[in-house]
Amino acid sequence: MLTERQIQVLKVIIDEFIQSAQPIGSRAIAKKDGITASPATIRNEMADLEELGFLVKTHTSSGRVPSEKGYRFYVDHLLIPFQLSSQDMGVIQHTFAREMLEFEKVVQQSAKVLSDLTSYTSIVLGPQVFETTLKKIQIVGLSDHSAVAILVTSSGHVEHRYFNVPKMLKSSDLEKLVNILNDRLVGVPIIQLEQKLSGEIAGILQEHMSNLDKTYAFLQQALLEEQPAKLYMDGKTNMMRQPEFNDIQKIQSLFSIMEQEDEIAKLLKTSDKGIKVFIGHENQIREMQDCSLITASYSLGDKQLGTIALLGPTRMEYSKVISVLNALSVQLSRTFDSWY
Amino acid sequence: MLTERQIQVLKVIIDEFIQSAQPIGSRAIAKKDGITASPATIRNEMADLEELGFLVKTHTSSGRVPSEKGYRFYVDHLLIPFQLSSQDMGVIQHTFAREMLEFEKVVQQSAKVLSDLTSYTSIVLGPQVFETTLKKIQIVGLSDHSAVAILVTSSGHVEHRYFNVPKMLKSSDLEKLVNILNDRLVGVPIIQLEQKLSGEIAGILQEHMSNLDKTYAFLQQALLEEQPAKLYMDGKTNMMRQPEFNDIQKIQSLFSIMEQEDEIAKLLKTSDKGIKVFIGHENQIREMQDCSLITASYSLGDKQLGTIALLGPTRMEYSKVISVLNALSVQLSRTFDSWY
DNA sequence: TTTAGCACTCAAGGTTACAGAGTGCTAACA
DNA sequence: TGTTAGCACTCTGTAACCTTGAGTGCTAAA
Repeated sequence: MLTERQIQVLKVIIDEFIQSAQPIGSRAIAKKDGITASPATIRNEMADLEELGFLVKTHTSSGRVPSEKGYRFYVDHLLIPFQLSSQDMGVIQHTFAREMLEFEKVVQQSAKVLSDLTSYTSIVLGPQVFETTLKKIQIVGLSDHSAVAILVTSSGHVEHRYFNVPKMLKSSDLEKLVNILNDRLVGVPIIQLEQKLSGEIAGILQEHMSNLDKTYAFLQQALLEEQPAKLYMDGKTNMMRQPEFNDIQKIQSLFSIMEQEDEIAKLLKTSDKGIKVFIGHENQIREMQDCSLITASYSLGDKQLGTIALLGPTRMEYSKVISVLNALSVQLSRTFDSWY
Repeated sequence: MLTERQIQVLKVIIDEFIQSAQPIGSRAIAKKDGITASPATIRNEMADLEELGFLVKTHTSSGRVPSEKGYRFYVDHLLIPFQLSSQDMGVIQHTFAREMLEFEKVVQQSAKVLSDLTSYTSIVLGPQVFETTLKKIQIVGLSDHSAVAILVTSSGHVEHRYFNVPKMLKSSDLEKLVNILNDRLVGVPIIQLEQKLSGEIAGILQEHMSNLDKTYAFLQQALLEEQPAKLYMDGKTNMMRQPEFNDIQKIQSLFSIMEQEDEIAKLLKTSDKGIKVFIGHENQIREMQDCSLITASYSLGDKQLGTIALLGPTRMEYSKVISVLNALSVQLSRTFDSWY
């Protein structure tokens, strides 16, 4: 569809624009290595590329700027694998060399590295518990009417939920309850907890003890309550350094949406394996339609755990960002695998 | 030191400037209720107030703007108690009416209410564990070389720390360890854990078992590791709506410092009881020297638990902010008290 | 001590002029 | 037929200039 030369011109324009954020003129392109045609010829090609929707002008006599369609073509067909500098690789290695025992810390550090290496905003969705099994459950009474249930999963995740207990309940009853739960639930995938709790276990409990009904209802409610996935973002302020966001209005609307972590989390949850690129209006969230979002996933074994992503202006260093995400995705998966 | 009329003029200027963010001229002041003097007289007073350091001009022929010294005087002597609107009170009531069982949720909601009611940025330092005692300790092995220790405090706080265990350790030994720890440590104030762990307990363990040494060292390290206090901020983007921050540079430096939560936490930790106002350069952090920070504390019984604060431009609605902080501080303390 | 009057200052906004970058089109060229 | 040089045209950004309006400081009178 596009001629060889058109592709060449398009690539030069996007590469240059990613660096300079300025519209690119025909003269500048003609000077580039690999380009033999004269400015006039380039102008003709540019007019064609504009007609095809790959380029736009900011005003009648300005140079050209890539359109979203242009970026899409660039990402799909023109991307050359980016070799991370040994310095950048060093930063990653160094970060993961420190012994870290916690998911949280690892994930948080990843967000930091991502934004540091790219100067964009990183978003990391913490590991989901879906795929793990229950390792231990413990209940600790706090007062005569409240208690906390603590769950430890096979992946080492610790969660706790508070719930009410009726005043008349004896602590020995609570102990009995914990024992039954541990007997029956250890090893059960977290995702099956709901089913087990309301089926099997409920029956057993009814046999053994009468006054536990109410407690059990509260506990069940606490355990099944959907916990929002942990979200880590880093380098938000990097966005302010991008020339496309030197407008308070834009910054504000972008930051407003970034404060709504649940929205962002929803966005990243749906991502599946591999690298995904969302350019401008391909983003569901309106406030992000001047931006591109690139997501990747990390896993434990073959189970997908979570998502890492980078948000930047549509004029993004796609090539580098994808490499960094790749490297980090591998590194994260490797780290988690080494734990088990 | 200041005449009655000077005080009157100063108050009008600050009140007006807080509303309009524009320099105030003598004519505007003369028109105000309660002011009988003519613009010329006011001008003389203003010149005096400027000489005394309470006012500044933005340029030779502009109206006057309060200086930090002016705000300080205003806060110390001119503040009239602000009556929260019943609507605002309603928002607070309503937020706390919903049953909440967790410190985290309550504290997070508080941050939200604070920023919603004031249109500034709220900062809430989560409850510190210093004053609480240990209620329960539990250790769960995760793999053959790692485990997680879970602590529950008397205030219902749950914390967990990961640590290494030598491979040769039997799980029965771990159990023994937990039992000893629970026997000896339950009821001990968290703040005394360090002492107990390295003194008394270390001795007992040495008697009972030999191969626990290494595990114990790791556990001790994990437990004593200083956990950063949880910090909740809300309404950061409110700052962008303030006219004094319609400059990307300023916004950026402010947001950069707000991302450094450890710095902020350090700042709030030092606060003691009652409301404290830090105006402009009274703030330790350079990037905040265009801002004022107002802090208050909340408590459980007579033990101070944490800090709530509001960050805004020096041109802040001091009166309202202080009322809101007061109301919330009371509400928070009341909520926590009701739990125990 | 207060006030009216007046000259003076400064910021902000609008207008004009101009240079620079870049385009599209035409006509000549290979 | 594709490529290129030349040229008129368009638009942006910046600087210089002017005008307006708000506000001051000072002086002299009340």
